[in-house]
Amino acid sequence: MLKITRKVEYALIAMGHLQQKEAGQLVSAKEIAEQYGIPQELLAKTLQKLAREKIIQAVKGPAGGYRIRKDSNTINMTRFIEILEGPVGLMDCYFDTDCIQLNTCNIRTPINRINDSIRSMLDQMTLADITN
Amino acid sequence: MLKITRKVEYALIAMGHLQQKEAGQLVSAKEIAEQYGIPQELLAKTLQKLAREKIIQAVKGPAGGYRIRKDSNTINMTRFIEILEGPVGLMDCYFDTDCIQLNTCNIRTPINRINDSIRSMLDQMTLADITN
DNA sequence: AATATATACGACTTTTTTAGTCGTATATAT
DNA sequence: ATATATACGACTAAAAAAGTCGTATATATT
Repeated sequence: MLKITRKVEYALIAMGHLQQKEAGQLVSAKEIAEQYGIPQELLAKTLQKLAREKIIQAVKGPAGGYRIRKDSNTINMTRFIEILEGPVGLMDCYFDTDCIQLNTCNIRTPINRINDSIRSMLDQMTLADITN
Repeated sequence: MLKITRKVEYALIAMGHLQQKEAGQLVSAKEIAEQYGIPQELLAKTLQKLAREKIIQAVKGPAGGYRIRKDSNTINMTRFIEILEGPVGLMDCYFDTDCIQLNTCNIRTPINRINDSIRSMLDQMTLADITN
């Protein structure tokens, strides 16, 4: 609970790694997976998602791999997390409105306040803050 | 992910309910469970944990139940959550130090910073803020 | 004293979510 | 051609969360 998933964890490690490389330099999923002891397939799928969302750039073929983009640093953590694991919220009712309770629920409003706090915290945090 | 569990959700609903009752008034787990459509057994176990930690007071026997304590309001959310679902942290390495990566891990420090932010947010939040 | 009702609590099962794997397709440098 | 890399859906395994059950204990009521 209140945990981030391995996908995000692996993605952050990879981003940190990519950011240390010189601009434009390609690194393969395999290389990163080996270096940090991460399951390669899983990391690959994760990086593919990021590439699809233009967070990083993918290059196919031998000597291919992934590289950082100019604006990769400026993405905020809410976006980053939500690309990989969907909506960030303490409870589903933050997004789903079809909850049987709703009427009787007496904690909806305050829970949403906490949600907003966490989200705005993650909103203000960029990838650069994490992988510096 | 980044979710609180049902246990906490149910507990918060129950606390909100208890707080609306007059001081000293007992309410049974059954009553709360029925009113909010919550599985009774599960709520009961949850309230038992809170009682064990002196967050609320339990009274056995017919016409028994749970009641709020004088200082129930002042408990902070970190404590409340951790009573019910254990350590609050984005990643286990915040508590566990036996991680194979550790040496190679390049995101430990920044992740811990986020952790601290979330924890301190929850530290500063009392039950009264939630169940007002 | 017997009964009914409530908490206490460990063991268990089911369900859901997360983690990880596999097969196949596509692009491309050599 | 071949080898190597990404792309991606389908599948399986493992872990966590949700929920259930059985039994014990306390106690108010009859």
